[in-house]
Amino acid sequence: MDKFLALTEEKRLTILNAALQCFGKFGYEKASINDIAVAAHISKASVFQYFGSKKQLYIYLLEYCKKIIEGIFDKEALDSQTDLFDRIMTSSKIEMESFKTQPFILQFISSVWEETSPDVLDSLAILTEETCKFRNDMILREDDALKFKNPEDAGPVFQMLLLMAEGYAARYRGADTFDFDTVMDDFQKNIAILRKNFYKEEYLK
Amino acid sequence: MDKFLALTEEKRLTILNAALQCFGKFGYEKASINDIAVAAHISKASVFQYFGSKKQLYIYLLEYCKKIIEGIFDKEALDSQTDLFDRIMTSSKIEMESFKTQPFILQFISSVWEETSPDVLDSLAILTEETCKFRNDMILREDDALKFKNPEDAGPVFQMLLLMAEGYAARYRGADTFDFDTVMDDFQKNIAILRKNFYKEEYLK
DNA sequence: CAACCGCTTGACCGATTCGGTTATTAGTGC
DNA sequence: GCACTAATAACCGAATCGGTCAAGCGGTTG
Repeated sequence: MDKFLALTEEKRLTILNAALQCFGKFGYEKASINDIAVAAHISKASVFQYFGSKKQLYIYLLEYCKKIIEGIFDKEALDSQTDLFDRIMTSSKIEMESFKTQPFILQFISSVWEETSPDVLDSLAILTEETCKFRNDMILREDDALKFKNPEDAGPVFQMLLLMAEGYAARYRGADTFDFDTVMDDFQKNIAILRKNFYKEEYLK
Repeated sequence: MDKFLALTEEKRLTILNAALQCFGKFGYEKASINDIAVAAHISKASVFQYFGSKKQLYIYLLEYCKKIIEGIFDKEALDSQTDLFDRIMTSSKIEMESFKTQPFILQFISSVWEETSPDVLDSLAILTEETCKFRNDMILREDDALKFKNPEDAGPVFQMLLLMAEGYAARYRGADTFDFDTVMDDFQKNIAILRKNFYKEEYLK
């Protein structure tokens, strides 16, 4: 484990991304250490040198992702953002930003929710618990609805935005190239259109 | 192959669903015949009895899905539907309906787009071509935009709906239970809300 | 009851791949 | 040239891979 931490950051990121990608794509059992070694351009033996065993590597990734989520969660105080659409936009930007350096982290996190291998079943909570906490703080608040022409539309619109975010994630899952800025621009425009059509006049601009 | 067609429809569907699920979940190379046999509650030898080889089974599935898509495409004349939202709702209903008897067909179809195994690479076009045709007929038309308060919003709203559909698909991918009617109800409500807020008064009702 | 038939499958094939180990190499500081 | 370390080629037994085959089973026909 300390062997791994002694590597340069570039090499560490390469290895982590390879592992996140393989586990995210294939799941725990179907992803082999050889897959990961090839993707990371290192030898299979090195993977064992760094992490000890397949299970230990997987758990390391769970804890690694947990820390990442904690990091982006603390960094930005979403509470201070008063407007619903601003809050969604900000949190999406944060997620996308982390996606830039860790292209496969989202895929890995979502794969964890579908993981069924008994080998690691007990350990999954390390990450699932944290992602739950994160999502719970991104909730719709009471006074958000008051800005809507029809306040009862607030909930559904919020759900639609969450769905769209999942749609984006699904669309670019597995794609090897991905233009973050274009997607965020697209998302921002969609949010602007929704806001313009759903908010009362007095809350526009 | 004729051996397979001689089975009861129930057994055939069980086997097809098992194969669609495994290939959809793991991809061609990582899905083993044993996985499929276990999921279908038959022996591994039977799978070879029915389909000859792994590759032949995979190609059979590609052609099977192609036929399914052709079927639901011919059955419903989307052209006659004049309203954008109605068209989207109808095609979604059709897709969902096929999803009821073939729970894993959507997952399989989307997995085909990510398939990279050289063994079947040449054969993928069987299905990808057909799905392209299907999607091309579900396009936004010129006069759809005229119904919008801001006609330039029509394109983005259409894209948002496609994104949401992908979001639904992603959300329930891998889930073993799935309440179709609830999801369709949800989707229908979202469409109604969007229509109400984006259409000119004169086009409501 | 016996002989036959066709479907299903347990047992098996050689080859490959699995997670994991070890001995050798390649690289670096002195 | 030498000692030390980090990376890997080669290897391990076990498991699994795609694929084969003959034994076993439930019907049907005499």
